[in-house]
Amino acid sequence: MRTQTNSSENVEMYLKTVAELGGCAAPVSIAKVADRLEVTAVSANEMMKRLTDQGYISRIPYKGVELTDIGQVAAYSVIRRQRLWERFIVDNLNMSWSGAYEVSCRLEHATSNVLAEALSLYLGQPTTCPHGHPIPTLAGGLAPLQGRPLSALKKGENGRIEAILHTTTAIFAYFAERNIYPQQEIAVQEIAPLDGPFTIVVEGKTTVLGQSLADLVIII
Amino acid sequence: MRTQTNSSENVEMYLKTVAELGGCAAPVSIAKVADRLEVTAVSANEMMKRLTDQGYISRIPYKGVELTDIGQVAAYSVIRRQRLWERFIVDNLNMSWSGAYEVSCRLEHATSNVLAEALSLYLGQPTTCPHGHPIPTLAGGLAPLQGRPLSALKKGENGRIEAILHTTTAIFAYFAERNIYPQQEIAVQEIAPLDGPFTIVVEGKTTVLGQSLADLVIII
DNA sequence: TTAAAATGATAGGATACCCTTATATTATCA
DNA sequence: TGATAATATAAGGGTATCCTATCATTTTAA
Repeated sequence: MRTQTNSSENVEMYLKTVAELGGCAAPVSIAKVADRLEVTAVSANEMMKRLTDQGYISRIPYKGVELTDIGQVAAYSVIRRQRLWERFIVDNLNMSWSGAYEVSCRLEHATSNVLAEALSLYLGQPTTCPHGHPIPTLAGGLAPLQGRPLSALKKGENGRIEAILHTTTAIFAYFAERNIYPQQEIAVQEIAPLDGPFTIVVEGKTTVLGQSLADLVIII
Repeated sequence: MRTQTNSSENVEMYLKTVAELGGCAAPVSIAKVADRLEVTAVSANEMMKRLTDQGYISRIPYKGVELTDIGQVAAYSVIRRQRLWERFIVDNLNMSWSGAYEVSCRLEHATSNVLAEALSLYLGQPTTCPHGHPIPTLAGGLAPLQGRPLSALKKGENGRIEAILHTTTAIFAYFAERNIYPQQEIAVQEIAPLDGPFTIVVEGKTTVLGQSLADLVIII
């Protein structure tokens, strides 16, 4: 009955998550992966064992997991498919920018490489997703994200939003309501002491962002 | 981890198949469903038991299964999602007409109703899929397919192809190579005795189709 | 350096699918 | 009507994924 040509949906979700958490460069804690996927640490550990057996990741006990070469290829393929769908959902279907990640997250697993390439062509071979992240190339390359978090800016500095890091639909919506999304010009008006809230201005709108939200906004 | 709002992929496949085999109007043999889904009769029986418990179908032992009202709503929803994707795949992505069913069959399960409606709007609210079948409406209606099979035509008759009934990608491709797809004008040149092969002409191309292939082509 | 926190491993279950083999029941047709 | 074909059920397994609970090990931080 299955016509599955890629790995299973679950395997893809784990690989993508490891990649998103930086598992191409440095070990990622299994607990973080579990957290993000909303499963228990035990479940994540079991899966990591399976993924290790299948050669997708290498584990360094008590340190975390890293993607192997084939793991990275698989993960980038998933990310490419997702980000292409995000573009379509936002640019063509005019669906909400905040919900695009969630919607595309279902489609990505149902997308063959042939379909992904047809979609890419249709979209004009975009290079970034609506949240500002680079789309991995067909060849498997992924341009690093430029810029630094808003939380690293000083009072009076300004810049352009390059990307919004991965978060929940609710928080994406919170950003969207305040005009905080890629390509917007932003200025830091005030920073409370002790990394306290950042008062910023975007399109004339003043917003106060806490430290953890400010970490999610990448400025260039 | 699951963000599943619809029924599971498998449940959707079973419901869709029952509907495609006519389960909205008359009992459909479980063996036929099993055959189409390429599972054993035992597996299909087990699933039918589950679907009955969940209120999607009613079974008449040794006769077959029929969709209940909620089963029909669910099935038509799946079919709508699939046919909308088929349109996109063929019309926008320029992917092959023959493979569209298979490709869309994966996407349909990853598509929420909200996404389906955005897609429908984007496509200009199409009413038929590329194989000529009506797309169920949002309200759950499904216009019956008009016409009669090519196999019912007499020598010398002609008509327009309305639809191609469900078949494999390979057979869809066989039809496509011979210009046999919806909206084409067709003329029956010769019918061999005993329901024997049908010699037809489409766009100046002469083709000989056996009885079972001729059954799949709906003429109006 | 030791206690707390984080991490990993093991055992025991659950569910939703799938399978084969065997047996029982019903339908159909000669 | 009786044999064959179709259908249904039962028994026994398999896999992938999830869970809780417990215990063991390692890291980290006071």
